[in-house]
Amino acid sequence: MNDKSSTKRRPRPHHRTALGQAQREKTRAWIIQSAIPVFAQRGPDAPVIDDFAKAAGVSRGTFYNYFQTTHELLDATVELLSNDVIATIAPAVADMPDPVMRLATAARMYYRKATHDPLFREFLGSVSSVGTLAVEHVRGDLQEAMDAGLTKLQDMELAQAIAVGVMVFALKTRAAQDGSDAHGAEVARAILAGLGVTPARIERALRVPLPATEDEPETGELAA
Amino acid sequence: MNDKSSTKRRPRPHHRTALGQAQREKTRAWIIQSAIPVFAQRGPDAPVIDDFAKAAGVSRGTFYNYFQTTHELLDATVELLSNDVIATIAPAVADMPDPVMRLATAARMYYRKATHDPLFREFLGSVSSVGTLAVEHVRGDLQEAMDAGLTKLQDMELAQAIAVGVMVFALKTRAAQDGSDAHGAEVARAILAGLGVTPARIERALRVPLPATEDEPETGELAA
Amino acid sequence: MNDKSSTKRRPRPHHRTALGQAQREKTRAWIIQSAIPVFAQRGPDAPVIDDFAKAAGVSRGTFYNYFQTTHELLDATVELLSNDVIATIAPAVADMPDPVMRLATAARMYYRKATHDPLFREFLGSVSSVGTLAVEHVRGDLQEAMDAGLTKLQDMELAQAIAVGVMVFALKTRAAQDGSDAHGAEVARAILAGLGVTPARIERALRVPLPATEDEPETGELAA
Amino acid sequence: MNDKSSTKRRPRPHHRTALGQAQREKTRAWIIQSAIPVFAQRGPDAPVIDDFAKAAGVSRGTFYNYFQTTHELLDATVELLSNDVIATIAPAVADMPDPVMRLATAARMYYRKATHDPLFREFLGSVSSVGTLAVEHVRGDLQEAMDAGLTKLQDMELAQAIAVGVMVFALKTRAAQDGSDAHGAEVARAILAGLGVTPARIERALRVPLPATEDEPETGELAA
DNA sequence: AATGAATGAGGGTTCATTCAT
DNA sequence: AATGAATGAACCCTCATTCAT
Repeated sequence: MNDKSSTKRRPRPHHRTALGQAQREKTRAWIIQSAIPVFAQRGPDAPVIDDFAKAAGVSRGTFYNYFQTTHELLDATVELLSNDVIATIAPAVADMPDPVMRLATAARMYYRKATHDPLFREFLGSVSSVGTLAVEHVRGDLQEAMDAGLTKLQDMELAQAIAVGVMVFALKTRAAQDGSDAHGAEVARAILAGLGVTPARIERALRVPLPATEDEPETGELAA
Repeated sequence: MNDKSSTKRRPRPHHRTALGQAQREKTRAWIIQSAIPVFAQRGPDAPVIDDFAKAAGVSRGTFYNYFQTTHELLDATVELLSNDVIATIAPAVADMPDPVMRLATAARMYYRKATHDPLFREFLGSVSSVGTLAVEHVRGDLQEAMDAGLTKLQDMELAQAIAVGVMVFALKTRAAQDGSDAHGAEVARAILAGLGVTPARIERALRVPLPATEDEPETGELAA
Repeated sequence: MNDKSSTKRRPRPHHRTALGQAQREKTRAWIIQSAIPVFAQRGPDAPVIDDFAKAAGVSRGTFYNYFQTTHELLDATVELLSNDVIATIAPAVADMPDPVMRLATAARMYYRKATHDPLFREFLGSVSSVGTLAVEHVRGDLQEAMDAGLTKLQDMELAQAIAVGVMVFALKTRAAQDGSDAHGAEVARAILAGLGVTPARIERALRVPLPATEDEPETGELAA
Repeated sequence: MNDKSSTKRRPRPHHRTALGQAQREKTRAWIIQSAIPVFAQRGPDAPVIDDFAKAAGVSRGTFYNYFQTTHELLDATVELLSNDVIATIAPAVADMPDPVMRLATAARMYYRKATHDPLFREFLGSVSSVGTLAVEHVRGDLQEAMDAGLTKLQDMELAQAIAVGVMVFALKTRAAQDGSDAHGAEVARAILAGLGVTPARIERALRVPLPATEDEPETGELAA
């Protein structure tokens, strides 16, 4: 069918076997997983239901048993990826006392994940809403930083716009193709500077070492 | 807001009449003009050829005489709007000696136009590529500022990402609905801070008064 | 909206438009004509759009240029046939002074047409609504007969139910397969008797000779 | 047929519980009963298997254990209702010596049932075949009346057409909405007159009092 | 028996594209 | 040039039917 092997570490899993005894949840999850590369490569609007059905190896009728429209599937996919990335980042920064440090580290980790995981990066490239969703999760840190007077900016909405805007467009630059941690730090620096954090505090926050990359791909369930 | 020609919005009476030569150019321009509100309201992908033909009051066949696809029309429309906005801004900043000042003023004017002209704002909301195109025109200023050591940031691509990213997403905030000049200044401040311009220089650049708004909207005949 | 005075500014329908509309009418009429045997043979609900498109030798897209649903086409077809049959009957009875005579003759002519024209009979068999529509046109005669005390029955709705009900179901009997004028007279007799017209008056009304049948079938354009 | 059990209308709690044998028969009967309102409200063609399965509270697979198509179910439902109505009428007229009297009373009772039982009336409205089936059961009476010279009409098929046709269309009139016995008598009169029964005999036949209505609706548990 | 997930053929609908006038 | 009727491929969606549990 379509074996581009960009995503597959092994030949198409004969999921029908697994589905033999699996129930609704598994099929649903499988359709979503299979949709990620489709959205990544073709964008949020271009693919049609048949594309997703083929990608998941199910019939069109089955697709309709789970999603009414491709947009519904997109939402589910964005949610999955958001949860995925948040699950990676949130614990790593949870213990940091300084909200600026949390923001800086979260931004760098997000950048690293977005640049290292080809699927995730492509997906972000076409469906920027993931960023919007993810930024909601740093709202608390932004608020705390503002309240503590660590930012010059006091407008929460604008603060979020800066975070999302810089990150989304930075991920489209050529430098993000091979995404070094150094470039990720530059992006984080730009965001914090845009918020009006003092240079000294920014540099301190960027000195925190990133946790080691896990070896397994972050969108890992795909391989399962 | 719009003085003459409320008739121009009516597709029928119009443009196909007594023209001698340059008929072709006029029809083409008319189709583009008529397309702006369509793109603004329905986004870049949803409208179909018939929508544009109806909006312009021409037949589908005529549409094909000028554009092969809706995407081609979109490009032409973006180009028109970009030229329009640039034509407004460029002369106003041309004489400023300080590149940071030029950038600050350009950003504020862009923001003002984007928030004051409903059509333009809506259009931007659905077709963000206008921003990408417009930022090309400040590349010179960015380069000059970098070369002069006025920015901490030295990465041109990232600099453009900051400018576009912050502006695009800032225009989506609620505060941009009624777009005060004060908020526009905040957006400009965030961009410059993100580039690593010193606060003192930023404030000096923002002190420049904006040229008075022209009474007629720049996208002219199109205002609803 | 329309001021004739503006002379040439009027986009007077492109000469192609006028011709196009003539063409439109022809295609529409052709689709309806082609639909009659389809409805006749397969009933009002079974045929799908493709059946009608094929029958008319046009594409599905063309079908949609004229009708949104098969039901819309059914309505148009019923209307055409109703007008057709009414156009045959109405003038033939117009001059009769006695409403009972008009009713009797109309019923016999309707029966004759329904049984002689194979297409029309089949159509009636599957789409009984033609009868309902046709009976509207004898409402005046029914009313007049009632007012003159020529019927025992005084309930207009019930009177129409009798006329339609007896005719529709009588046309389904085996005797209607070869539809003699004698049987048609029996049907008319049953209707009038059901209305409570006296036997003597019924017999007198049935003595009127029917106009000669035209040799060509009335739904004839089909053959063209 | 109907005991207490208002619970039967709820699909879930129901019928699949403590049954020993005859389970099959009960499930089948239940599916038919549940189908009546579905046919009544949506007509004979529109509902799909899932509608009937849902109405009966069983799975689609179970439906297939009893009926292959919705049409099969329709037939079974029509048969049930026919038997039901016949079971009510037949005994009430069995002892009458005069066939005309039997016909008149049967027609009036049928009319009464059709107008009093909302479900039955709705069902008749969409599925007129019930009438056709029911009229088979008066064929004997019609024959007897003809043989005895009590009707002018001698054509059995036409006689049945009159009976069915008048009844079916009369039940669609506005007067049938609230169906008085008086209107029922008028319908019966029209039918008999249509058959050519003499007025005197008709009036005598209509003088027979109808048996008192049972308080509970004859289609029992189904009444909405 | 009963269940309901999966299937895929069938039919509905849209719309880019062509073309005769 | 401009027109718009006609086309048909592509897509959407439903639902009868099968089948493993």
